[in-house]
Order: sequence, then C-alpha cells, then structure tokens
Amino acid sequence: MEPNTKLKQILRNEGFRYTPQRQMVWNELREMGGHHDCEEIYDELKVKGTRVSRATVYRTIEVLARNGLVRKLEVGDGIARYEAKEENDQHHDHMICLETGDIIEFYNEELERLQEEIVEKHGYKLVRHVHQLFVKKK
Amino acid sequence: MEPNTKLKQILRNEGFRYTPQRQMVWNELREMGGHHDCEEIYDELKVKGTRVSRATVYRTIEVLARNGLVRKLEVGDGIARYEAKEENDQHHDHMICLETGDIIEFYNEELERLQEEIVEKHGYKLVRHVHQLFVKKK
DNA sequence: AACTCACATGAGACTCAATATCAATAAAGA
DNA sequence: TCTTTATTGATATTGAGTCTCATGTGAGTT
Repeated sequence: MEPNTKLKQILRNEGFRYTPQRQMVWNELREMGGHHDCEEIYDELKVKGTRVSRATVYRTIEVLARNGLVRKLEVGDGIARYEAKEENDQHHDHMICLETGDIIEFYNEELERLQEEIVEKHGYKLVRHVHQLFVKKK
Repeated sequence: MEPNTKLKQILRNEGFRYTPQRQMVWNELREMGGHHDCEEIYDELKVKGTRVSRATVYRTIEVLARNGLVRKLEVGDGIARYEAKEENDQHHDHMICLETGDIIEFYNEELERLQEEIVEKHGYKLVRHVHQLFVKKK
C-alpha cells in the first residue's frame, strides 16, 4: 500500500474528503518528525512553496488528531504541539526538560497498568491520559 | 496561629506585601473548595461585594501558585483551574470525567515511586509532574 | 503619628493562539 | 460533465491571560 492511500482510507472511513492540503500537512509533520506546533508546520509548508493556509493547518491537524493520526501535546505554555503517530509506533509519554525545553519520550508498562487499575477502582474506564514529567538535569 | 497569619508569613518570606486583596483571593478559593478558574474567583468576589480587579486575581493566583499555596491544573480546554493546598493536604493527581466534567482526585504511592525511577533512569531529577486520566463512566 | 517610597492595585488596552465567517473552490459520486 | 456539498483561503473575531501606568497603600523609619 502506497503511503498516501493510508490517509485517503482513513479520511474516507470518517466521511471526510481527501484533499492535497490534508495530505501536505500530514506529510510535513511526518517529515519534520518530533513535536511541532501549527505555526511551525504552516511556516515550513510556506518555505517549501506549497501554499496551505494557516486556518487549514489548524483544521487539518484537528481532523488528524480526532482520527488518531496525530497526537496533541500540551506542555503548559499555551501552544499545542503535535506529533505524527506512525503505523507501528508504540504509545509513550513525555518528559520535558525545564532548562532546555527538550522533549524526551518514555514508556513504562507498569505505569500503564497502574493507571488502568486506578481508574477501574473508581468505577470508570480510561479513555486517554496526559502524563508529563517536568525535569532538570542532575 | 490564626489562619491569616499563615499567608502573611509566607508572603513576607518571599518579599511580598500582605494585602487585603491577596487575603481575599486566598480566602475565596479555600471557601469555594475544589477546582476553579480565575474568572470564577473574580465573579464570586464581585458577588460578595468585595472589589478585587480581574488583573489582581490573576496576579495573586500566580503568586500563590509560585509559593505553593495553590495548585494549577490544566485540563486541556485552555482555561487554568486552581485548587487551594491546605496545611495537611497530601499530593494527588486528577481524573477528569469526559461526560460530566467532574474532577476526581487520586493518589497512588507506587505511581509516584515509578515516576521518580523513570526520571532517574534518564539522568534527570523530577521537578513536578502533570498526570491526568480522562475517563468515562463504566 | 507623619513621612517615604517601592510595591501593589485597578481599569482598560493589548497579545496572540485558536476559531468563526463566508465567498470561492474543488472533491467525488451520479 | 454535472451537481452537491465539504473544504479552502483570507481575514475578522474571540477570549484567556498579560501589560501599562497613574493612583493607592503597606510597612519600615523617624
């Protein structure tokens, strides 16, 4: 399956249209890698000569996030970051260095299990979670 | 020690002045209990006839948070909530019900330990963390 | 008690990420 | 090719939060 077909399929399943703009935003975030805000994506697309409006970047990221292609990350500075969720990425959370702003990914199975357990104990089921560790170099 | 002295002491230690406005914001948040945003605190003070400006509420909450009297809580809707940290409150994190907006507090010792362990393993030290479980009723 | 002055307050202007508006455009099925 | 309707682009608007600055006041000093 060629890479573009994946996005096309997902959009179709959700009743959305496949558009070059959506493809470009999705491509861009994947190519950039890491964690970026909408403004960065918008600027990068502009630099590359592809004209996608700011509004469309915001709207597309939202659509991609709702459909699990992208993960939203809020680090507390009022600017939402996004990261592409690739085919066989495993789930992870984030450690944010307060000195450098670096974002480090981590995953801990025991942690995931504990969360489920806690939620269960309160009579709920877990939909999603936000877990961020703000750290400093030792 | 009468309750007001506590705030007075803390402010003085930080080189801040003790003002009726700061006392009123602090009192209000404690009386309200739970998790509230600045606008709610501002409105409630206005209803009670005490005139504290919006700017002062925002500024005071910030001072209180920096000095550990108040805890900031961001649930992802772009509005910061705050909760009073009383004398002998123990640390806790939050479960947010996606259906009702209810905020449930939880604490798990093993979870806290694990976080320290993970951070340690990456060569950092933990400063603070954000941990929120978004849930639905079963 | 009066004096002093740096810090705090109040009112409103301002910021800026994000959203809404709406005419023009273009998917995609018939 | 035609038609319908979602999508786009340009821009205005929103709103939580911050900044400004003239005025007010806490609190140390005399």
